[in-house]
This record gives sequence, structure tokens and C-alpha cells, in this order.
Amino acid sequence: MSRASGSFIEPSAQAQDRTVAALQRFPLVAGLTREEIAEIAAQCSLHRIPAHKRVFEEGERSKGLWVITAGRVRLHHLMADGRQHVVGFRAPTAALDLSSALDGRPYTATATTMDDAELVLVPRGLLQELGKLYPVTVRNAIDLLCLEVRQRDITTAIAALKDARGRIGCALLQLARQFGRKQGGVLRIDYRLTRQDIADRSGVTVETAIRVMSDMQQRGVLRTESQVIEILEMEHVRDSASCEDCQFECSVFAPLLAEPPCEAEAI
DNA sequence: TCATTAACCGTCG
DNA sequence: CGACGGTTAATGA
Repeated sequence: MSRASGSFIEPSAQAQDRTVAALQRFPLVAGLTREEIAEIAAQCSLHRIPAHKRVFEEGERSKGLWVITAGRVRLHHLMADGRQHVVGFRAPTAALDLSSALDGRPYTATATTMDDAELVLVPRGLLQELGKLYPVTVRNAIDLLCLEVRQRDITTAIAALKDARGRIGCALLQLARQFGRKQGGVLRIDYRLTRQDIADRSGVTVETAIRVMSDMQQRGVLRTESQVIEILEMEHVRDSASCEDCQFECSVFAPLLAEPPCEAEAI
């Protein structure tokens, strides 16, 4: 897994269009006009990074904000024993490490592409300027950070839940909330995940992830088709995750659509 | 490369 | 002791 050399994409009309299109769907600049976004895009750079390469590494100084325009990225910690602790999975129009980009401190995790990917880099200077120019982006940043904090809380809770079943169940619920699409009677996690991915997310070995998930499949709780997981019996997953003890609304029961913004009235 | 199974083994309640 | 989960190895797709 080598380093992501600067596969910088030369500025062009198409590159510019893709950048604008991606930024328009990025919540940080929600509320800005197309012209304003285009102006921002003109100061960003577009990068193409092959599958299984690092976008950045934990501890590196943040150069700016990475926004995914294509492909998928996993955020994770590299552990001494070679295992990986996945902090989260990201899909297009999501940012990679907003907090590092905002405060300019080192990245809190390593980002690795899962597919050939394309990302926009919003330079840090520009990011700071945005806050002054467009106050709404500050509000948006707070909302996005709220979400990240919640995610982090969930991660902590997963680690605290005692057994492997609970951690895997909780990871599945979280993924279902993030990528789940109701389809017929089942909830499909629209994100290809290997058993290793699930294991790394849950803090167990692949074999354990397989052990637990095979069991779930045999009981008709889950189904997997070419690395796409479908949850058939949400109740059972919730039970295995012992959600009663968990204060998070991994409310996969509530209609999940888009992530509801953090509705803080005033801070 | 990924998924699966099984035997084995140490830890812990 | 027995459940749990990591380790190792083997196998198939």
C-alpha cells in the first residue's frame, strides 16, 4: 500500500465542472450560489488516486479539506500488530477529516482509497477565508462537526460493548444508517464491504466477523451478495447489538433518507 | 483475493 | 468448567 503520489489533474473545463458539481453537493457550502461555488472551485485542485493508496496519513499536517468526488475511502488507524482500526467509511461528496482541515492540526486518521478515486482539495487558506466571506459555511461546518462527533461517540460505544456480536451488530447498524437504502422489505447497505472491512470496523478478526455473520445469515437475519450486505431482520441485529444499553439513535427504524442536520437552535 | 470452516488454545467469569 | 474469540491451516470460488 504505497503512498498517493500527487496524481494531480491538470485544470480543465471538465475538471472544473466536476469540482463544481461535487462541491454543490457538499454540505459545507450549502446555501452558496452556483457562482460562488464556482469561484471556490477555481481555487481548488482535483486529484486522482488509484485504489488502495493513501490519501494522507495519520499525523501528517493537514493541507486542506479533501472532498470525495468519485470512489470510496476508508479512514483508519494503523496499529502496531498490522491490523487496522477503521474509523469510518466515506463515499462521494463527503469530506475526509474536516476537523484537521479546520484547525490545521495533524490528521487524526489515515485515509486509504478503496477504489480508484477522485478528490477535490480545498486549500486550508481558502477554507479559512470561506468562514469570513460566507458566515453560513461556519454554521455548516458546525453541523458537519456535530455529525463527526456523534460518529466518534458511536465508535467509542462499539469498543465498550462487550462482545464481538455486539460490536459487529452495532457496526452494521451504523453502516445501515449511513449507507442503507430501503428496498422492498430489506435494508441494503449500498457500499461494498469485505468481511475484513467489517472486522476492521468492529475490532475483531476476519474469522470472528465471518463466524458471527455466518450465524446471522443462517438465521435469516442477513444476506450478502457480492460484498453488499442486506439486513433482513433489523430487530435481530438490534438485539445482538444490545442497543438498549446504547444511548445512540442508530434509529434505522426511523426513516433514514438524508442525514438530518444537527438542529442546534443556539450555542 | 475473498470467504469459509474447523481444530486448537488461552483467558476470564 | 465452558463460552468466547484469536490463531492457524486448509480449501474452494
